[in-house]
Amino acid sequence: MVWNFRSDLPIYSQLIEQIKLGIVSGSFLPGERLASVRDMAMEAGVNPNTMQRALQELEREGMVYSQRTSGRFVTDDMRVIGHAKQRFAEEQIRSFLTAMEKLGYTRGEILTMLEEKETEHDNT
Amino acid sequence: MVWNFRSDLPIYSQLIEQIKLGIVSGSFLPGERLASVRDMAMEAGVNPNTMQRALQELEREGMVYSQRTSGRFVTDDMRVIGHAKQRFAEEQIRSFLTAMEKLGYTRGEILTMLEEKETEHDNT
Amino acid sequence: MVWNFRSDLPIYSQLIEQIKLGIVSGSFLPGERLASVRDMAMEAGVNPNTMQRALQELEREGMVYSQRTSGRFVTDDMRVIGHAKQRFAEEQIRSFLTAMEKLGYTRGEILTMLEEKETEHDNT
Amino acid sequence: MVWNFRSDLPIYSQLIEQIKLGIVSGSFLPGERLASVRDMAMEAGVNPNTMQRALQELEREGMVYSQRTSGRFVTDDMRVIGHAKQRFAEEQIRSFLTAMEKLGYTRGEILTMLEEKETEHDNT
DNA sequence: GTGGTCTAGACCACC
DNA sequence: GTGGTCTAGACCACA
Repeated sequence: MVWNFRSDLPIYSQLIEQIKLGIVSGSFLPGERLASVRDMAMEAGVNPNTMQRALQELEREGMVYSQRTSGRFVTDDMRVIGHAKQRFAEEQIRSFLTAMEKLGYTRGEILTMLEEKETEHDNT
Repeated sequence: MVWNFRSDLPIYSQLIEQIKLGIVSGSFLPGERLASVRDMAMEAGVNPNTMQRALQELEREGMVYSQRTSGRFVTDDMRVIGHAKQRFAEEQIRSFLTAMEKLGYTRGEILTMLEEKETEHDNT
Repeated sequence: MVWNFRSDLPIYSQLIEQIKLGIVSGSFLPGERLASVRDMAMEAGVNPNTMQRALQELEREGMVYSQRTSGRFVTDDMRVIGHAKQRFAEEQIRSFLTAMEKLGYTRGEILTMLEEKETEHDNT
Repeated sequence: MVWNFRSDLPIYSQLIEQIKLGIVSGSFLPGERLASVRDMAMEAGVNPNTMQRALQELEREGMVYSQRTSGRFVTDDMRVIGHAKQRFAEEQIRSFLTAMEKLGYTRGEILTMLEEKETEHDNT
């Protein structure tokens, strides 16, 4: 996993997003055991408490669960993962449309460009 | 202008991108005079040399031009701005599609979701 | 407010319960401003971080809300307070019945004793 | 036996309450021999003098009796145990009603909620 | 070893 | 001043 932090967002919330993305995109498999808090913190270059906070939030959201002595695991509830995936997708769409409109493209133009792009890809 | 830098990319190239985005999105108007290198650097919180390097690159690309005595100006060549805008749009589309595919959506699904989103907006 | 901590429960969760009790029982009024995190922590004799954690959890539950620069306030949403009150009551009932049964009283006996107690009070 | 002490009450009186509760609830059987003062103190994590004081008080109340050579025993006088049990029950009822009234419930509401709770249990 | 809790103390943005 | 974030380092229960 590649860790990359922006300076304008709390690290812990970026950890949450990136781990969640890892789960919904399959980098972390359902039911898979995660590295220990300390190891993940070291790998990401953050304090264990910060990583702990991110993981606890993910636990609250049902994305991971912890077993006291044996570690933390990715949820195997595909519905939870599916919902998270959908929320990610909606956010992608939202920010994409916003950026394109900021560039001055109308919604119609955006859709047209995407369909052409799709067609290009079909031809590839 | 809001400046925001990632730690994994050279500052100067991020400056180039953000200023260019400012020009194509209309934050900087065609022909408009830019603030001095020193002022822009201070506002962005970067070293003047770094800002200078970014502006020189933008000059090379024809996005801005300088008049020795009176300062730097945004180009008024709409073709140059248009091309830059198009390249931004293509990059947006490319990274959007990449992110969505990483989430596991097929191109068909992506297109469908976008059309639905467009429809939602039509109804708003 | 009197702070009293048991050793078998995390302090932060006891803080949550006691503050919540203060809100539902009217010690803290709806919309009232709370003391600062630091002051509440000092008063309770705990670390500011621990108090912060408790207040953040209460915020997640909608019992309080924070305004960045001016402090934290008790919610004025009476429904939220009402629900919390009801949950407290149910917990009281549950633990009361458990304790009485542990003493060997049947549910019928418990109910009878309470009705007599009620009557005593009516006569007072 | 699980020992749990609050910081706002003398340890010895809490010892008295908890041992008495153990007797009336059957954790200690009538006539049963108790462990030595030293062992009970160690198990509870208190000073032997403190445990000694608690046991002497229990002896004064007739809950336990000591035989000089063979140790201390739980009383086998069921009337004594019964009275203690009744006092515990009254205390439970008193503190339960106090807590519920502090939450703002009237005596009538409390009784209604308890009857409903009883009914729920009947259905279980 | 694991997760979990707590403290002490720092720095930040906001106003 | 306020809340918020982060780090460093300690201790605990569990098994």
